[in-house]
Amino acid sequence: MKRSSHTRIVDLAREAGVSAMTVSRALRGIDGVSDAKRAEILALAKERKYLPDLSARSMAVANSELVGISVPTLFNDVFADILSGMRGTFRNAGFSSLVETTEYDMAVENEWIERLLSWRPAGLVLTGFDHDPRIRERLLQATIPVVEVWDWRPDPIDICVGIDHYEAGRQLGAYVRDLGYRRPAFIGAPFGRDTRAERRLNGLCAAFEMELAVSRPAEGNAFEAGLAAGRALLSADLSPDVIFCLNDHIAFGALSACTLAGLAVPDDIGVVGFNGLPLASVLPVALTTMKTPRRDMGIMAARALLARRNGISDRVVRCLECVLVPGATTRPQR
Amino acid sequence: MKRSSHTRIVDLAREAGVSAMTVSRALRGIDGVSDAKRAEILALAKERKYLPDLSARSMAVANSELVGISVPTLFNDVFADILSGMRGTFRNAGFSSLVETTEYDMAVENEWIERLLSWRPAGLVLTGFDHDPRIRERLLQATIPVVEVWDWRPDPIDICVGIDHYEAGRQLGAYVRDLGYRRPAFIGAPFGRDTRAERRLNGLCAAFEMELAVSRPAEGNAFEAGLAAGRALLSADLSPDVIFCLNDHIAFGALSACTLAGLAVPDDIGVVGFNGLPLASVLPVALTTMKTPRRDMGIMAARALLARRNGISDRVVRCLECVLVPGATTRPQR
DNA sequence: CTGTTAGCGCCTTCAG
DNA sequence: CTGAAGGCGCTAACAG
Repeated sequence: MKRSSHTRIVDLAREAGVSAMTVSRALRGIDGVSDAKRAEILALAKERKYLPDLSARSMAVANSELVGISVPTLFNDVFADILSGMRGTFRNAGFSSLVETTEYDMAVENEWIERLLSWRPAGLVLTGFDHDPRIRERLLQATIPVVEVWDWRPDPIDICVGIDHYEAGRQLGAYVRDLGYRRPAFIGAPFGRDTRAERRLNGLCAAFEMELAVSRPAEGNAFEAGLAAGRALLSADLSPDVIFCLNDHIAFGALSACTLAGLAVPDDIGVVGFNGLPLASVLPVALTTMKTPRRDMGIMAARALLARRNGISDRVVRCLECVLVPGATTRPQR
Repeated sequence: MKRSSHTRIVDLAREAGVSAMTVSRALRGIDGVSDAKRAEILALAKERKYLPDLSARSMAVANSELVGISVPTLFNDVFADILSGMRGTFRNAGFSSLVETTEYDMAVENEWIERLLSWRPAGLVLTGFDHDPRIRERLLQATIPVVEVWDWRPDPIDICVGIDHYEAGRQLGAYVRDLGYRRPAFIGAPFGRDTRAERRLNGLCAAFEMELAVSRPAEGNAFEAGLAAGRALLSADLSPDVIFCLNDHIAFGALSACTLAGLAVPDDIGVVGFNGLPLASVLPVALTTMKTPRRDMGIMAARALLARRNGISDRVVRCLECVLVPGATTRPQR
């Protein structure tokens, strides 16, 4: 009188003439079963296509083998890279990941976190630090490890593995300033929601000791946004000598804008990206950019979470280094 | 004597002086609770930060509000688009999605499907038709809806929403052939694993009534692959007059290869992409390509799955149309 | 090495 | 409109 069509442990137990516990132990590779019985049980399980019911297991052990991961968007190789590193690590450890995209919307993230917590996950990974204060409060009290990635701050909810965006901006700015550029401009986030980009901008301002002219594309695809914003900057009467971009995709759009405006890069104007994506290598001119350690970040974040879950490690707060990539879209001035 | 720190239904019940069932009904918005009690219970639940335990619910109702989605990779806006449409639809229906990437590896997919089924999901979405025969067999017997997306065939496991890649290739080929091109070449999949691209190639061959010269980049990033494969084609002595590419990213790389080889596009050679991604619009020259209905595909796939789960609909097999995007990377010959 | 007992939190079913 | 009983499949804890 089975309700579902699935084979259960008791079914195997009955058929093998042992108790359910013995089957459970055999299946999980736990000590306390004779080799003969174990082999027999495993064979039977395979034959009957036994699949454990993970919900039932979750209930019995009061926590699941699920980790929740929230990223702003999947239309961005940055997050694809981070996810790639993270998920591989989780998968190898036997965890499945529930991925959600927030579209840079806090309300979406809130809702998702609620729902996710209902699955009693083993841990939680969030992108950045822009969370609803109430959610933050709640997570501070939670008993599961929480990792914040991509951004860096000394006071995370729990664990943090990221980069210092202000410092990355400052370093990139200093390099370009030292090339002799004097009239920098900046293309910001299409949606004005990306606070990491803002901090990079602050770093740039610090390096140049001035406020940069900023263009913020309304919205839409990154390439198109870069194109539009680039045009806007060039048609205003600021005549920038270098355009910093939120990221490499935007930089590509900006590059197109320059070309279309009849400006040669780097002869007439400089263009600078951020992230060091593979895209940069096939651009007409190799992009000056800052390479971010995305994959490693994902791997480290996942490891830190797992370690904490296993009680091995304490809180981890890591700030990773970026690598300057001097390209051909900038050159010494004068 | 609570094991976890979570508030449970019985906790609320005790505090409200009612039975657990009444709380359960109130929380789920089910008839059979007086308005007064319901309001009181809801307020209490909020105050106590009650979160349902989804594993427990899954067990009780013998299926979860989880759907599994498998895509080859996240480094591709095609799948990001499909996912975007799909997940939005699932989310609105109250489902969480467990997304996995297979990296075009069948073994990975197999393992994932096993694991996923252990969560007793409400449904399953797979990309394409290249599954392990045993898995296919197993899913055919499964009682949950299974959707195959992106590709199209008359005999799916269950539901199918995709495009006819052969036909898309044929149409694109016919258009270019009619422009007067006579020496077409093709850049294929970096990993040789993408059977959809192969069928598009077959369609191209049909349109030109000949075998196309083919270059298959070894592996790596799409842009770089396109660049390398483009170079290979140009340095061989086939002197193609048009290069068809697996997708738009590859086409961008190929475009760079042409430029670097001193060939002007479209004057000296034509380049054709596939997918109609936003990238195409900021390329130096607008790309001739075929626009695929990715987002809609995701939405329709999700809807079909949900409808089937609710017993509303029968099997759905849909073949969507692509839209030819004539660009400036090709032009009438002679 | 093996089995028994009890319970995870929720929901279905059936009785009031 | 409300409640009591029982079970989903699994595993911890405790016997033998």
